[in-house]
Amino acid sequence: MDMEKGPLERAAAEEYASWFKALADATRIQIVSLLARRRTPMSVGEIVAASGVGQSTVSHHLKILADVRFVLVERQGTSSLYRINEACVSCFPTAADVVMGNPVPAPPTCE
Amino acid sequence: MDMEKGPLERAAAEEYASWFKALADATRIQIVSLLARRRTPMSVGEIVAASGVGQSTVSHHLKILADVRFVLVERQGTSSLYRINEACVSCFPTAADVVMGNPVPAPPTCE
DNA sequence: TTGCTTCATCGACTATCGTCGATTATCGAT
DNA sequence: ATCGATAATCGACGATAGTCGATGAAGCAA
Repeated sequence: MDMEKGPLERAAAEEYASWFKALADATRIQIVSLLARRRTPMSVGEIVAASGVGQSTVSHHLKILADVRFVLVERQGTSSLYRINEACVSCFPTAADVVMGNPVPAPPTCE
Repeated sequence: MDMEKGPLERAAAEEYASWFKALADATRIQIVSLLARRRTPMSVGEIVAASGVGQSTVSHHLKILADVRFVLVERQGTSSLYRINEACVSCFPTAADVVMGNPVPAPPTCE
């Protein structure tokens, strides 16, 4: 394998970036930390009430977080219950992973 | 202290986000990993040659990384030598930090 | 069925971001 | 002082992303 020349392959760099992009927004950070505080799943309405942004905006961010498997959804009746994905939290790449050229964790791509 | 109601304070969320934003771009990931591979400082010209994007673009990204203290600069003659900041790499927040509401590391704000 | 509630999706607007080419500033050497 | 090399800054462009209001879709109850 050619790992001597140049930087990371572009593809690997993009995959890494897609991880960090998921947490590169203040609203998403709030949503994630909110879901973590309440250990129990939350409906979209609850998240909207607690986060102070519009319902469509929350839905949008939840979709982004769900695409990366950072949160998990479970439809219950007329409402969607979201909870954070502990497994995804622990496999989230660190800066050291990037710097050491470790293989990129899988979840973001397995959408 | 009020840590029961609502999500993270907006300010803390923004500081967290500013960390992740720094690595939320494939080109910056490449630059960082490139600087880490070569243990020795690199000039902008070398980084340009290895990263395949324009000189002004590289300079722009280096500035972003330097603002967050992720890389350190040292002017030497007519060229600027960049190297990664190991200290900043190790204090880079993890997803677990966000989820557990840990205090945001300092460097990004100390610009 | 008709309503009501909850959420996802759509369309539009704005702001931010990444990229480039060109210009400017700084340093060294002649 | 002038020239050449290196890198930072500027201005502009296109693309992406965050937000909102409005609309649409799915479920439940009457």
